[in-house]
Amino acid sequence: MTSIDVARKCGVSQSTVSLVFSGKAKGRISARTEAAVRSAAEELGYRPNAAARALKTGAARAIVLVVPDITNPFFGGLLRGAQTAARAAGYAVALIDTDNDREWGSASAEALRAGLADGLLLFEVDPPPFSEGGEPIVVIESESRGHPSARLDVEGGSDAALRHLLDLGHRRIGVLTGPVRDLSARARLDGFRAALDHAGIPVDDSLEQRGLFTFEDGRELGLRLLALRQRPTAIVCGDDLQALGVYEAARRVGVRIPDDLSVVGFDDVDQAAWAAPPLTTVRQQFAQMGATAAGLALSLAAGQEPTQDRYELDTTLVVRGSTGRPPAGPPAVDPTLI
Amino acid sequence: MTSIDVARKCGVSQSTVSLVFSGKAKGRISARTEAAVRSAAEELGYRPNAAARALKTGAARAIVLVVPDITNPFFGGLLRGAQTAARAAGYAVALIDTDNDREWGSASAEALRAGLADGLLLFEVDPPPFSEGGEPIVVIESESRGHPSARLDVEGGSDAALRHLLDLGHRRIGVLTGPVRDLSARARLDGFRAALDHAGIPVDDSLEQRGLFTFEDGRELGLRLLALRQRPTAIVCGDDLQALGVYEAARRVGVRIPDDLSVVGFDDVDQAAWAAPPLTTVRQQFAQMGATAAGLALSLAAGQEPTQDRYELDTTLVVRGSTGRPPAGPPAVDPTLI
DNA sequence: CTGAAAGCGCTTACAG
DNA sequence: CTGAAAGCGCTTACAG
Repeated sequence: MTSIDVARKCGVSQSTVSLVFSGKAKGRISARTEAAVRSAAEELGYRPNAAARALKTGAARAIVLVVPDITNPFFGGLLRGAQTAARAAGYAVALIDTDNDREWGSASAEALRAGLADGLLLFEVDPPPFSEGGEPIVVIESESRGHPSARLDVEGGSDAALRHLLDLGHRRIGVLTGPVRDLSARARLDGFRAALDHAGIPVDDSLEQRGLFTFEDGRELGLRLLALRQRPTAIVCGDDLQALGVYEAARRVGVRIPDDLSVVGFDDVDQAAWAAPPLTTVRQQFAQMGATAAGLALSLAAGQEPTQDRYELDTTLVVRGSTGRPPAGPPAVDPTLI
Repeated sequence: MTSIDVARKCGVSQSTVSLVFSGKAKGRISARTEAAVRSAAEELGYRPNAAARALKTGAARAIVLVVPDITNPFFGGLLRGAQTAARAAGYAVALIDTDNDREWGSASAEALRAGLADGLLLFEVDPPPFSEGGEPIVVIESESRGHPSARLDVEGGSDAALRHLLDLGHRRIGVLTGPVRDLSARARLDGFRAALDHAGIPVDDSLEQRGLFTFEDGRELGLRLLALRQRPTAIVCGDDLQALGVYEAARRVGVRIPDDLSVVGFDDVDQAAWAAPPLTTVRQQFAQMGATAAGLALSLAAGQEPTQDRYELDTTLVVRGSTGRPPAGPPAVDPTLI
């Protein structure tokens, strides 16, 4: 079932059919002819072959987004944002989940690339080495190696989170962070350290724990921190899932939040507000971020010179019920009264 | 940069290059020639054009999975399962999130289809009308209209959930369910009703609430149920997110789980075990489900006659801390707390 | 073990 | 307003 069959069926040429289906009929094909073509196509069950179109035009009208863990709602939001932007431009976005495997993500993205996607949005995945002359690659929240990029002001967020805790009187603050290789993890850590440094508090290595951005790792690392002889009075986390894991760790060892322990998350996924107590966290505009990255890739794919090829979005600290004064300090504040 | 350039560079024909890159060199191309081709390609930065290959071979080596809400961890698991199965066969799986818009999902899937994907996995999305002669469509957990399908034994799960509550002594049981159009929502409801019927308990329409499978709707519908003059002593939910929403509703009105109210979820997403108290829920094998659906699509795409084109996976009730005996006295609620 | 040639199904100047 | 023809970059019999 090809455009030739349709053309034959209603006695027109293949070009006419093509014009109708590529939306270029306006002013070139008579309304009657167009209607005839469409009804013949419908009758035959014809649909244009996208691979042929992509081969001929050099554009697949699709971009692919590669993320490490779609199970983390952060990336769901990112995808939504990217899809909204792409959709408006008539593009589809396909998602690849690498399950935290940087190598595979790169290989798979590569496979999808040449000819099948017009752009690539990479989150914490090693960019393929063949950047030159290929489809545009936009790097999200990680090392860009010369690729255009979109990131969040992670350092600003970490700094705000830490200052909030310092203002409340905390001095012994635990830090959970992500994989060493992740730029976003390093940036979060840098922000924490800078704020500590600024407040003249020496960095205590035993209070820094590293793991994946998951609930499970948050729980394990949290348990480790709570088992220290000199327990922290507050913990800042690499992301909200880790923070929720710390909630679980606290529950297990009978530590109350925020009375005995303050907890700060990162991202502000939906679950942060649902938690009991609601989680104080650094809000990242992830949908906005997805839209920005997709827009950048789209304009690059269209051959436009973007006005800007390096974006940074603001973050804000959202104070909820999981933070309060440290237990040893002045009288505790009842969080339900905030 | 095409295979012809590579061929020219190392003095072989285009066919030789093609054979090397399609993995058919074994026994046809000498090791020396293959090495020469590969190094020339690397030097030139050549990658085979996937659109051309797809056009020629009629296979894109990719399938697409369409889901209503990737933010729901259920679908993350489904994707993971599908990806694992597809990957083993050398296929990529791309995900489309419809954001609960059935129409758009169908349109988008359609766009990605012809020639760009070898199969389509649809979850609660209207299958495109042109089924005949196109790429295989596997329908997950919804009305199949003749398409091969994979589903979970939802009725069995609902039945088990309800029996569990009945065994504990509950008689006034609230039911949260999903959109009317969703077959999976209807199946869950049917299971609940059947169990109620079987126990000789008349169905009380005021105890049935309908909404999306989200935390927010769970909270709102839960609040409504808890505001009833004759409050239910237990609530079974359409999915875990709704159940977590009910937790929040209960917290708001000062109802304790499981002492004052038993709650049962559906799916067993990670968050169910993390909740406080851990959620009793119906475990669905969603990763398995994704793998099954992908495998079905793959074998269909390969032109094989599958041994079975209708799969149903078991569900099991996982009893955790959110269910217990109904409270002794008549339930009371303080309306001022709502 | 390697090469010449046809063709997958479109789009797009170009001619009329 | 419509048609004939070339060509996008591969793969695959077929011939040698």
